[in-house]
Amino acid sequence: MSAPEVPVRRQTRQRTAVLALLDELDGFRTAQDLHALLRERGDAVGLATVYRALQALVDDGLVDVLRSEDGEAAYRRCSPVHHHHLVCRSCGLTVEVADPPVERWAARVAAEHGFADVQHQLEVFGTCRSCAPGAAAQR
Amino acid sequence: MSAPEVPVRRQTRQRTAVLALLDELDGFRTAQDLHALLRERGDAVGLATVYRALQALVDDGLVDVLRSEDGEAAYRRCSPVHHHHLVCRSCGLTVEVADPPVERWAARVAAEHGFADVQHQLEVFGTCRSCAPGAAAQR
DNA sequence: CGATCGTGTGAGAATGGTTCTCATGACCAG
DNA sequence: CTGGTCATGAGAACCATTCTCACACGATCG
Repeated sequence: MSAPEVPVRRQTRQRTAVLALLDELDGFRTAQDLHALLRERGDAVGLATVYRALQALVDDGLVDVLRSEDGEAAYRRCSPVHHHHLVCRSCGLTVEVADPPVERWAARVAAEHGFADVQHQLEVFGTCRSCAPGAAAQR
Repeated sequence: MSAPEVPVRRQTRQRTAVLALLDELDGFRTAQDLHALLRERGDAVGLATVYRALQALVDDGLVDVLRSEDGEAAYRRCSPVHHHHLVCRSCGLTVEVADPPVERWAARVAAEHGFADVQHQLEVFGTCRSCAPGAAAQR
């Protein structure tokens, strides 16, 4: 086996803009949203480039991906340590949370059933205080 | 408030075939897979109908949906009680598992952060014994 | 048993997110 | 400064899913 042969990652205006935008936001956003936001702020970037930049960031572990209920991918700047998410399904507000017990539970259950190379995925969805019905009669 | 106005659910050859097929399989399958399987077995059903039947089954709580990493939806006949899944990412084999602690944890964490109307989603992915590398030098 | 109403079906078109293509532009090492 | 390589962008291609709409069929009632 030879070198992994990973291309050099260049720093460009576009990639910088995508990461900077993600740093300002505190919730999960779709690639389409991010593209529109960049366009609004005048920092125009091609849609394909937004997708490529996000993919690179995910590969580098700087960004987390999440699939919404309709299959659309949403991205968020996250800490590199393992964690789960508490997401507001209305405004996207997200809190990173840890749950050590579930880590052990997942490993144990997987082992009991003969599963190896285990990963788990745990997300909690709810309505945050600002979006709670009653704060403003929405609908 | 009047009656929910849910249309009567008819029993047709196509819906019966979809549910019967799901009953025979023990892993998550995409709508496309199910459509192809039905076609192979001669029980031809239109693709749109497969989607509609699956949606109806999900609404009735007879089938669970899961989004694969690339956003494709996968369906499986599941028990109606709340549970999580241990899924083989190679063959799709799935085991239903329960984890009472995580239920309480999710509720507590959500409450701490002022989130209401909480749901959670927990899936464990791994490689089952039959698919383990070494059982057969695949690929 | 047979008419009737309303739901289900299917082929193909439409939708929409994501990826690919490829000619052109921009990093950055030397 | 210059070259080679990687990045960009506009649009096409892709593909899962949904929609459209004319027609078929299930259930119910007479």
